[in-house]
Amino acid sequence: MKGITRKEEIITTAAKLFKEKGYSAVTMRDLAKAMGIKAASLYNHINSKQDILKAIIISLAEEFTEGMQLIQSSNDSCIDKLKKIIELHVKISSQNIYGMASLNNDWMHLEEHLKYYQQLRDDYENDFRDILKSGIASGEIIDIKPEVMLFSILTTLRSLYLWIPKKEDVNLDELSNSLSQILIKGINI
Amino acid sequence: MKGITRKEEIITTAAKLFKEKGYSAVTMRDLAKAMGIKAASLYNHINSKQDILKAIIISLAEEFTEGMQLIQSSNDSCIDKLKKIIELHVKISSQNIYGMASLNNDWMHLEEHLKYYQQLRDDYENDFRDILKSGIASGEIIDIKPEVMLFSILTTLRSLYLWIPKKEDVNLDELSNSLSQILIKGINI
DNA sequence: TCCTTAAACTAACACTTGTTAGTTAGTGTT
DNA sequence: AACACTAACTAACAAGTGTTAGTTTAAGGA
Repeated sequence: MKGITRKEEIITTAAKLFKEKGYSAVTMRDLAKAMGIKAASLYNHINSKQDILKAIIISLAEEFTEGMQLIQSSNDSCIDKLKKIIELHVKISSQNIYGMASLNNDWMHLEEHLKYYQQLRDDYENDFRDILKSGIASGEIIDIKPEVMLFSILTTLRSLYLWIPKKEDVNLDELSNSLSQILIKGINI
Repeated sequence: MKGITRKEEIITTAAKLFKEKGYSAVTMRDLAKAMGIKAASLYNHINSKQDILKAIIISLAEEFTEGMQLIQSSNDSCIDKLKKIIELHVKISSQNIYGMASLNNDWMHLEEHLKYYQQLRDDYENDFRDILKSGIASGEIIDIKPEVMLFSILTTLRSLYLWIPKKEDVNLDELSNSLSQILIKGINI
């Protein structure tokens, strides 16, 4: 009736715990206690611990993939594409603070779906790199090794989940703008 | 005779495994197998699994603290201090690729030494923030929320351990310079 | 040769892990 | 009244967990 199933509640709670201790350190009994039930009862709603991790990570990874495809196929300039990527990360991260922790730190425990995840991530990085390269080619972006730029920007964006909750005034548009300015124009006067 | 004790070998091997799977997912039997011995034999050299983690993380954290204190007490301009911080991270990260993974991802499992670690980290971030703030005050650095700048730069530097091993031509001076340019002057033309 | 030390071993312990089986209680539907 | 569904429960299992105790083996110094 509430539109949120018990299964979704469990997955959300699990993501919260995973963020604090990591997938491996969270036991099904920890999760059950956080839900106020016994460990065995979890299995009325989910198939396995592994399945919870998959549900958290894969849906997020696919969300990023879809966002990147939209940006890539637009007619924006490279700098504008970059700004849209920053907005994409701010949006998804702020809506999935806990899930982003698993995406960043626990993907290696995706046993069956590991390859698929890695494919999505590699594709995403390649698309990102291509945008930077064509920006360099067109003279929009400074001609430094695109690998270092990619690393610097993407790492910052991937860690947003750690910092967004610390800001009391979470004005997301303002955060996107500040980030765009800092990542693109630097901090020099 | 070799200058490297068996204990140090174990800690180095552990750090390597911790980087790939995380502290909690690595068992003493995994570690023993990687060393070519039985799990019980590890205890001739180390006191506990926990102690291995502490040895990895605390020494690294203290290295950063010492580096920051040197930079802080110098007479350099804020931008030059920033460049030195970047060099500090590149140097320590390249020399401790595996340990940096634990420092970043497994610090929450430092049971007894958790508070001490958190103190070191908080102090480091405060010193870093102060440098940015005085750079803003003196007009060296653009007047955007220092919190977002700190986040962006520090996150990039903390993740260096993930990217340095991917570069075949690990010219560390060149990497420091590229990073300084990107982080300080941005990527815009 | 005797003693010490480093570094491995086997065997076992108490506890924790994810998971399954079978059951029960409440709620709504036919 | 009979049924099905949801969601909890107790009890248990097989495997794996960190760790301890006690023993063995090889090398070097006295």
